[in-house]
Amino acid sequence: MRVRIAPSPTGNLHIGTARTAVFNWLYARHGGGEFALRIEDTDTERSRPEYTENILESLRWLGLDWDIGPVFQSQRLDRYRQVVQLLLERGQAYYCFCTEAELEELRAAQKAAGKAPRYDNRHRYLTAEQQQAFREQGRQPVVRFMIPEPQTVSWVDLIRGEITWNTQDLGGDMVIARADGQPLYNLAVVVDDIDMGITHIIRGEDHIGNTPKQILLYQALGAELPAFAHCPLILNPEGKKLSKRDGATSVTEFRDLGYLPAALKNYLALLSWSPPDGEELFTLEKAAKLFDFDRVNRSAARFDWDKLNWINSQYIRQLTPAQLVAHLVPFWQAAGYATDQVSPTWLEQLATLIGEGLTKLSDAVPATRFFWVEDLTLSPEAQAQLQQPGVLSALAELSGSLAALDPASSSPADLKALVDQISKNQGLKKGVLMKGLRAALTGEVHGPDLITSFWLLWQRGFAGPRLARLLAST
RNA sequence: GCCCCCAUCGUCUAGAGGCCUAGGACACCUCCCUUUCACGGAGGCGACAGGGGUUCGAAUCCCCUUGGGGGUACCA
Repeated sequence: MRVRIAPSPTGNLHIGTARTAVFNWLYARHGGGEFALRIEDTDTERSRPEYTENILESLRWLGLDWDIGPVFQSQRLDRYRQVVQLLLERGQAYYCFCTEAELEELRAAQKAAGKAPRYDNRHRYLTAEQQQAFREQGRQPVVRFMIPEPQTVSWVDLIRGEITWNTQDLGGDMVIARADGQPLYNLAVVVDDIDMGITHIIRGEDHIGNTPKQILLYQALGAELPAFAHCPLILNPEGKKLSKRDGATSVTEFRDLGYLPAALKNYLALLSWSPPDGEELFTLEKAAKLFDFDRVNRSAARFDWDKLNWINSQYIRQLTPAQLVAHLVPFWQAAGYATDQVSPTWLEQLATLIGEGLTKLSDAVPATRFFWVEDLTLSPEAQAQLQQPGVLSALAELSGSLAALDPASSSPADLKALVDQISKNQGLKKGVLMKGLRAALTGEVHGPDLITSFWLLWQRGFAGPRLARLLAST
């Protein structure tokens, strides 16, 4: 068994293509088959090397390792020409000399008559003389593949069951090669899938309409048909096609937003597929054992950020402190935080402190700003908290006591004891003192565990000065 | 317009004629835990698109309607 994904480098790796890749990967690993990667770069106008780079990078980041390829269609042009020639010789394809303008005119007339636009096969049986006449006019012909009509083409889709197509609805004989010999999608795909020995074609539902055309090509070339599995599409939360406006469409955008590859794969696998045991959190390795098309839905799934976020947060919580730090450092550095000025231990403690509250890695940037940036701006709520009776005098005592302690030989427990002591000394309710302390130290009224935050700030040398500055300004 | 595909809570889904008073997850609401926000725990709200059949019996099978999606290229 051999499967493949065949993205075209006309953009960054799309999340929908990534999901198709996930299904292909799962099916290959499930059945002990091979997973091939092919870059469909026959459209020289729109293909870009940087997109190819992005596709490979995204697949590697996701950990969707391929066994064969990448195969580039741009390097197989001779092979396609050879096949086109063969079809021409066998009389299964022919030259069409129609101009763009003529075809447009044809379509306009059909549309005006309320008919489906289609090529009318007008050059299918041109005589040698007629062809010569067109050539003398300077016309360069494209090659069209003859679509037999009327005829019915059907296949048993692994996901949808039997699908039948009438060849009259295929739009007429299709162009398989441009005048300059450049092959077109349907031809190149079939030639490659045959040459690469692809046994199962797992792709998006948007290719259903291409399938009958491709089946006809397989038959014309005398090749054995592969199995087809057309996966439902991923729609945006409104049920429309996923677009740039939806926040993120490419895998690298999700990476930059702070999603873990394992979490993203897990979520993607869960769209239109569910494991028999109903478990929602799983590795792709485990899913591969369970994966099959009988559990793939036929209907499109909407992309749900809430669910992705939840899955991502679950994965973040499974990380060890050291792993979490490794994932967080790039985000902190990008924000300009000096991660090289603190100890690895301090970083791990910080990561542990905020880890539970993260849904995305990038959340760690705003969540830890006050640990990195010395200047503090008090929120209105924080200012109000500091106005509570007794808070400032308690903080004054705290500031004094803190100066007498040595950070190097203290623990968070010492700070906790200190806060308790001052609460008693000042006759101030602990809750009020804690809230005031949080306001003074972080500038906010909400945040991670206060004693640990206090301790980490103190270790960094931020706590004492912050309290002192606050007291001096009031 | 024409062709194809699809249709269970707001969302992702379980369900392959009786196990369904339709199960789970996310989101939302309430309570508990708690110095705050989260996390965690316990509850709650919430769906078989509509209409015809078939059958003793239908969310499950068939047909129609409606709705949604995809395609209709010298893009892939």
